[in-house]
Amino acid sequence: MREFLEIQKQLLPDVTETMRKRYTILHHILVSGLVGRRTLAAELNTTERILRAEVEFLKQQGLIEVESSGMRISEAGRQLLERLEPMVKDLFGLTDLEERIRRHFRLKQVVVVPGDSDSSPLIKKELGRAGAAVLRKIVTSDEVVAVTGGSTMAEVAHHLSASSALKGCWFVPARGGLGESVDLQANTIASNMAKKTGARYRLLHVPDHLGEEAYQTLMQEGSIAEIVQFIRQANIVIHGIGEAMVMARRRKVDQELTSALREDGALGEAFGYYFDRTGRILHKMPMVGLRLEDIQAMDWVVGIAGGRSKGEAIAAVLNNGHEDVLITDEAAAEEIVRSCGI
Amino acid sequence: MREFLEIQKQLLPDVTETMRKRYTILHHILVSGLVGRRTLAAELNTTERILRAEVEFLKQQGLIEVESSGMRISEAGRQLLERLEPMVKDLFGLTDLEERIRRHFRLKQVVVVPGDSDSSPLIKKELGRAGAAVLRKIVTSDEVVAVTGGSTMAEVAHHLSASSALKGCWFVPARGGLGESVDLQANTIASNMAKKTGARYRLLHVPDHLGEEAYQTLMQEGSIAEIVQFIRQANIVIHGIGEAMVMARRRKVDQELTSALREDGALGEAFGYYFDRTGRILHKMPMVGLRLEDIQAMDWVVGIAGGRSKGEAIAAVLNNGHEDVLITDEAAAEEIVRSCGI
DNA sequence: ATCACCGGGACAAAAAAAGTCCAGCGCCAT
DNA sequence: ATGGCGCTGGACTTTTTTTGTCCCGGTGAT
Repeated sequence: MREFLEIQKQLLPDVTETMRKRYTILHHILVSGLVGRRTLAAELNTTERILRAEVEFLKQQGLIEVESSGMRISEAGRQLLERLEPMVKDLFGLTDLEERIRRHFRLKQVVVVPGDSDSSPLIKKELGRAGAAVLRKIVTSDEVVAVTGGSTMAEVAHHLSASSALKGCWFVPARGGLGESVDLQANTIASNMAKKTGARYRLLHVPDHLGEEAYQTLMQEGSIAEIVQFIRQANIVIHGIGEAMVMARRRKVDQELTSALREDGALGEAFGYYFDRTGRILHKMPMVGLRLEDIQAMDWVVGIAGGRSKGEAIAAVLNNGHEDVLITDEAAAEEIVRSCGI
Repeated sequence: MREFLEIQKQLLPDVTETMRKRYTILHHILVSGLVGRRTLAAELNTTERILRAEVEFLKQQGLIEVESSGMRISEAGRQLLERLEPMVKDLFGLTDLEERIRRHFRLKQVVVVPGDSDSSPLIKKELGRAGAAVLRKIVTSDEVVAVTGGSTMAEVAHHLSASSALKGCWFVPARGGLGESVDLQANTIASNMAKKTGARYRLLHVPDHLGEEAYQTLMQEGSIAEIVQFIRQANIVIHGIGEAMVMARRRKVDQELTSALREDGALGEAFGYYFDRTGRILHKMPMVGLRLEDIQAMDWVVGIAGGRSKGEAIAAVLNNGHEDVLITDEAAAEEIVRSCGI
């Protein structure tokens, strides 16, 4: 059943939305007893005309009865609701999570895929698929798309495919840094995405762990400065989100800083910035590329991460307020809702 | 799962159709390997533009990859088909049955509800719901709708509800005859339908088992002749279908005729006519009302019956060739397909 | 080199959905 | 009894989406 819903969503993505709408209307009519079109439209805050179309449909299906005094649910409608009730959670659970998270953090879009990336690698693949779909949708024409590294981003790359919309754009790494295994570096992922989609790419080869001095020197260097400039044209960034302490360890951050982060309550990490639970920035890694102000100015900041263990980290990053789209999985979404008391 | 599909069909009736269409396209692409838009459109006999919209959708979903040399299935698409395969039967089994029966008997529409009316009274209710929905759809304006008796027709009546389209029409019994229990008589059902929908009705009170002489006398009688004339204006008839021998027994047909019917291989019965497996008429009950030629001339002859035991009876009636719409259940549909070797 | 077939851009025509307004009806409180 | 209110459903316009149609430039087999 669950699996069927998944498949159906791929073949008819807005079926859930429509079912939810009709279910909501029907349910409202049930609890209202007898209710008028305008009243109902106001309650569901939709327009009268749209509701009218729905009502006509429901009447056609014999699920409601409509008299001159208003409309009420029919016996068939009541039975349908009763039979649907146990499935509602499966059906709308995720939509519901999506909507709550979207509202709370004022995002443009939230996608929640079912499952827990921590428990099964299949779910991470599903995250990748969802990420690729979102990317396909938001990229309009020749734009610059900045990406970060990480295993989830690698999955996104894997699920991209040739597409005319994406063909004209550029993939670039959001920030320098070669710390991770080469498959998961931002550079690798940007180039993979470009190869998959037939787009172009530019890379930024800058080592991690630069001292301040070396950093300045590097930025003076023409070719680096030029590409950093190019990267800052990006209007779309799609990035992973990590757990602060896990990332610190993986990046071999020194003992002192690690302790400081821990004490300050660092939870989330994204493109080299560390956030506490309120979204405050605790530390930024010295890396060239996009700065937070560049990111804040963008139209499409897409965060993607899943797994129950990452829930709080994601919430921390979201609380900073620069994100526009979140793609996550059910377990992480539940954790976000729980930890923020949404 | 099965139940969910049922409910979903009520809330989004054309979801199955769309899924089927997309599944078919995807499947065709899979087996074709690399195929062009126009070729594919021809294979699926749809227009190029429509296929194009679908292809664009599938591309958007990342289920196919499209290059300038044609389109092929993507990895995600292949996986989707693989996961969908075991559900296809559930999903399309009924649609498939509907389509096969519709073609074989050249009907306008076939509706198959899942289950077997013989085994559960719920299925008969479902048949009633489907019948009511069909009726709502085909009745346009002030028309005369002729109905017959029977428990299934009673269910149809039960599922009708007030509706502006139906309000202007008349319900009449298709033929006279009071043989059955009063709840299941055509007269009762016509009046119930009228009450449910806010329509008007006229009844025909004529006893069964009329001798030829009495029959002629009755027809001379002004009021009867007038109403029979009225009934013959009907352009829509919705009727049950019975098993010949069961009906003969219920109607207390005399021993001689019963034997004759049995020997001639009577299988189906509808509005007082008995049919053998080829659709030939073996006998007609002497009843006033619609004649077969009236029925043949109508635009909408809707037969409704379910239960595995009725399969052959339904096939017999369909073979006569006067039907336009069939509403049945899964078990009967399977039986029809089996017995006619469709 | 040729040719048949490919995707996709462009645009008009047609159809569907949505916005808007209001007539007519029944109910309810006065 | 009656006036006001909220109801549905019809009518019409505007907007959006879908569909039909044509064609261009590219690709790959021959």
